[in-house]
Amino acid sequence: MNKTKPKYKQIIDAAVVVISDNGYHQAQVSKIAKQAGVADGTIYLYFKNKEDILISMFREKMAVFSESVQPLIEKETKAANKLLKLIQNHFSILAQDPNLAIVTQLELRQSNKEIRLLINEVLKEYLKLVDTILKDGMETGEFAQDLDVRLARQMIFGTIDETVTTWVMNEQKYDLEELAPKVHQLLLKACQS
Amino acid sequence: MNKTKPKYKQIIDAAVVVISDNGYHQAQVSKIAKQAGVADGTIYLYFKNKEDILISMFREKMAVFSESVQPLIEKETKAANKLLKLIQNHFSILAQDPNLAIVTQLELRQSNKEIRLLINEVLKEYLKLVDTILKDGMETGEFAQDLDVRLARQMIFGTIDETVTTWVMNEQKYDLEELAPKVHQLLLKACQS
Amino acid sequence: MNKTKPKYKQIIDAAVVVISDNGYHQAQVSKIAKQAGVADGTIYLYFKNKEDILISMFREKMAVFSESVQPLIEKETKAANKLLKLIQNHFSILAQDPNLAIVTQLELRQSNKEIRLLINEVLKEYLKLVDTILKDGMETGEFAQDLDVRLARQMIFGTIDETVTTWVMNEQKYDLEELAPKVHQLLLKACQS
Amino acid sequence: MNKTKPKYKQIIDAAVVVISDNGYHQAQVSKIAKQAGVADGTIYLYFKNKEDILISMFREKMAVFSESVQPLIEKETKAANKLLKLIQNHFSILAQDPNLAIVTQLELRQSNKEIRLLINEVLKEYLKLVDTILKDGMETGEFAQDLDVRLARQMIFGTIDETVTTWVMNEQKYDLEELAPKVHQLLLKACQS
DNA sequence: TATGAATGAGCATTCATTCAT
DNA sequence: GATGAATGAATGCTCATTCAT
Repeated sequence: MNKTKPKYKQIIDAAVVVISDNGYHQAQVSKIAKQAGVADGTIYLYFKNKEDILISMFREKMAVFSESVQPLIEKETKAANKLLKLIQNHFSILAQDPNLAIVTQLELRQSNKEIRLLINEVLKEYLKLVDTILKDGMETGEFAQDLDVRLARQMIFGTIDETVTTWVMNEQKYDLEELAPKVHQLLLKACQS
Repeated sequence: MNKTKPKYKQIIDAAVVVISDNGYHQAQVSKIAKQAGVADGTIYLYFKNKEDILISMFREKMAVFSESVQPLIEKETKAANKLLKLIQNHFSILAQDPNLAIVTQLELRQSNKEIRLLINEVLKEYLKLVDTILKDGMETGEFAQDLDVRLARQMIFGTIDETVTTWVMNEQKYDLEELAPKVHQLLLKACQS
Repeated sequence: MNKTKPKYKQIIDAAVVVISDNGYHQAQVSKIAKQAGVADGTIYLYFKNKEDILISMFREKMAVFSESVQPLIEKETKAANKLLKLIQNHFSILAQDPNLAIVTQLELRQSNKEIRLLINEVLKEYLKLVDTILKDGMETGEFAQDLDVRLARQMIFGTIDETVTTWVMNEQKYDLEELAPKVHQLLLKACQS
Repeated sequence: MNKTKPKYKQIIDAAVVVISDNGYHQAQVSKIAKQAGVADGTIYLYFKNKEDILISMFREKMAVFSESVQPLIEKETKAANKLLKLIQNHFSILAQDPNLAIVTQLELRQSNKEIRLLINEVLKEYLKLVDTILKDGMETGEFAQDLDVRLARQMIFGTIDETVTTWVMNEQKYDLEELAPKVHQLLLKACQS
């Protein structure tokens, strides 16, 4: 329990740990409170309800993906390199936080449709980044002129997501980050003209 | 209720309808029993527990994917065409059964980790088909010699899955089947040498 | 636990005992179930929710008041005697069931406004009987021609209710039934011309 | 918020408004504090607990009934007129303060048995006034010599209370004060010899 | 085989009260 | 005196599963 952290941060971090350790359906509010070192009632001073904890958690963590990759992308001029950075960054964040990986790839998907729809809203910001890279590449001629951006985005995100999920399901026993160049190469070939 | 159908088939079909209509978390055993036209207790003469209904349902339906695509693939000689047939078949089955699409892409994913791990076991059979196509293509020189089969398979399945999920989330309001050629083209480029 | 009684009767009787013994706010569903000799869940096979138990209880018990007094009233020709019978019957039922008296006069009044409004609906049937007696008396000339039926009814019910409540609050330590003639005499004088 | 008022008065008035507006069960201490313009904790500098607020509120308001009716009664020589003044005063106070009427007739009755027993203690002072009027009337020969004072008092209070409650339940949509003479006439006839 | 009444474990949330500042 | 953030006990209801018939 880190007393210097604001409570809402403490609670979100506690939720990641508890969900990762116990699974989505065994992550009771009281467990999260205990892990966060606060009383059950305190949770409700910072979150509207349990659902709100999950959405907030996803929002906070997803922001990390977007915010950390943004400067990396800006440094690159070639769309191909931007795409590589995005993949590397995505794999890197999850590889460095095994609990988060479990939560996002396995546990949070058990939430009900309403939560998942809200999560998708949060995701959209990240997917816009992918779209930007694709459009950049098409403008510079790196990527095929007739590329269907929506389909290509679905391919890129679907591939990244499937790769990470498989890795998590295999108990993270191989190195995810070193797959990045190969995944990148595959996706790049699909996009190039 | 078709009296000629064996009860376990009746129950599985009832489960698809009930889950699709009510959502995973509102698909109580009693609802499934009612829809199947049997008593609650009867369910337990054919299935070990509720989980068993879901796994069996997935196994039955997944078998349709594998069995229907098998002859189509055998007719084709080129790996590229085999891949096209697989994508077309996949999209076609789901486009023709909106309930099934909702259940496999949205509802069943809310099941707990244990069920999803079992579902993944069932999926493996289907993924082996993809592997076969990839290896065929590599042998004939259609596909890159250094293709990482596991990654390519994750890309192919991830892309197909993401495409279908997006289509279901958009309430199936555009034509999924006509996306097949474009998705095929993207994936093909990624695999080709 | 009387196995011959239908369960819903068992549960209602259990509710009267539990509320009387523990008070309205300490009458948990689990206590009622235990007292009725059934599982918690069984309650919900017979009642929609806790509120429904209370309303049903009141309806059942109020029906006893109306149904038991009806034949007594019909036997009498004079309105004055009808009124006496109603008061005697009212006091008699409550005097013979101390638990019921506590529940109706003290505990059930702690229920929320919604329940109390529903209870009032049930009461209306009983109050109609009072109105009938009053109108009878006015027709036969026993009662004043200018009697305001609504006010007279409020006086009669208000007096009966206050008398019973005071008796319950004094822990039922004097004889309620022997007050009937005196209460009757008071109310009669107010109604007579 | 009137800064000149002592805080405990502020809090009691806030309680009346909050209970009237939100209902007994939605009248949280924090809402009362907010309405009174003080912090939650401040409540506990002036009241032992929430129950104490309610009792104090009832005591304060009940005192108004007794104190306002006392001089009116003293002016009258005839017991009949004293009774009329008491009824008129009772109706008048509640008709002029709709919030108070709601709180005393509907909301406060949802409080638990303990609170209601304490409230009854407070009421006794007021009921003694009724007793005094009755005894006066008996001494002067206005009222029947064999009048049972306790029963007559219960009739008077029961009738007044039921009349007001019915009026509040009917959303105060008719004129309560103009009912006073008729209620008076009814009760008078019951008491007269 | 088939039934369906009965079971009972499990959990998010509220709110009166406290106490360090 | 005044504050308000933090506390933590307490409970109605659902639904997968059983088992006597």
